[in-house]
Amino acid sequence: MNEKQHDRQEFISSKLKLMEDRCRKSRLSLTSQRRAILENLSSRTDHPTADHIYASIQDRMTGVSRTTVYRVLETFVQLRIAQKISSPEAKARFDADTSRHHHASCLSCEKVIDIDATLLPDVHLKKNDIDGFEVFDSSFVVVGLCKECLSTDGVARTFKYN
Amino acid sequence: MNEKQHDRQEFISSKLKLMEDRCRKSRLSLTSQRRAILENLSSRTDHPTADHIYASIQDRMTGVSRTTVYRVLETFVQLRIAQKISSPEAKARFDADTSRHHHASCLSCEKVIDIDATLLPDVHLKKNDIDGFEVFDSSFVVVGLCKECLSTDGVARTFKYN
DNA sequence: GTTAATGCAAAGCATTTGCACACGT
DNA sequence: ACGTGTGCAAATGCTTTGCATTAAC
Repeated sequence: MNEKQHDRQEFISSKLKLMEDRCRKSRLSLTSQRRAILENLSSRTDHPTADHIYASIQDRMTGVSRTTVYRVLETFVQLRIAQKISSPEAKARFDADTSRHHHASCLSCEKVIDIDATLLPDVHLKKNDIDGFEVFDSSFVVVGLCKECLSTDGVARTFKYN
Repeated sequence: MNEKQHDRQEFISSKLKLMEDRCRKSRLSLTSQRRAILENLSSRTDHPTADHIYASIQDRMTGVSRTTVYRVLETFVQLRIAQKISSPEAKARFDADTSRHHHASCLSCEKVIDIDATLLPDVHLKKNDIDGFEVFDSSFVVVGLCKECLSTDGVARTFKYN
């Protein structure tokens, strides 16, 4: 196992531990479905939709329904184990990485890629900066075209300035 | 008419002019529906969904269908007269203000409010910062709770840390 | 045993598409 | 006239809900 894979394993198991703590604290059951969904989400870096997770879990474990995936993800967001990320498409995407970082969405293939937090300035908003708004999280969202889509002429042209 | 209202009128008519130019350049028809939708969108600062606009237009002008609202808004985005804004909900929101500024989304009432561009540092991403990604636009997305929802105890509690 | 979670099927929104008719140029 | 845009109705996609069953504590 190389270093990256090892780090990922570490991340997954720390996430599972975190979930167990938070669930116990809130008196929520530790179900096999919750474990399977969190394990799947934290093993990926592609910011899946609920349906992506559903599809990917079906391969390994039958008996997790689509409904449960939606409900469990919502629970994770409430427990702050995962986050819903902002993107211009009309679809919810999830990320097990709740640390501060940013995202770039491709307008053509809808891929969402991570942007390292250190590439952008650290921003601190105070409550009165935005009319009494209480900030839970803030991040940069970049929209544009990814390398792969840019190299596909036809697709890119559709999105160029008219 | 006070100064703010006057500025808004100015904004609306400059938007309409811009649309006429862009449509002529791209050989698109100047229909009454396009004018009505753009007029509605640019008169508001609440970042409406397609359906908000549909509902609001129905009051003043019958005979604009929901389908047309969706289609016309998509055209405006392509012509860069309006933008789709990023938010954590699974719904598309539109903004006639295509100048650089940022947004704060309330997790409780789903309101989206503007954040002045000058409150946050100006960020310049170069193509190679994000693995060949071509940036069309980038902005900060802040999520949290707005002043009004914070003052409603029950609602706010749901979103507090467990 | 009690409370909470899941699965199913159905409903509910948000959005898109195909096709015939109407409108802008 | 010609091509594009619109309206309708139906389809599709994403997400939520009600209720009976099952699993966790």
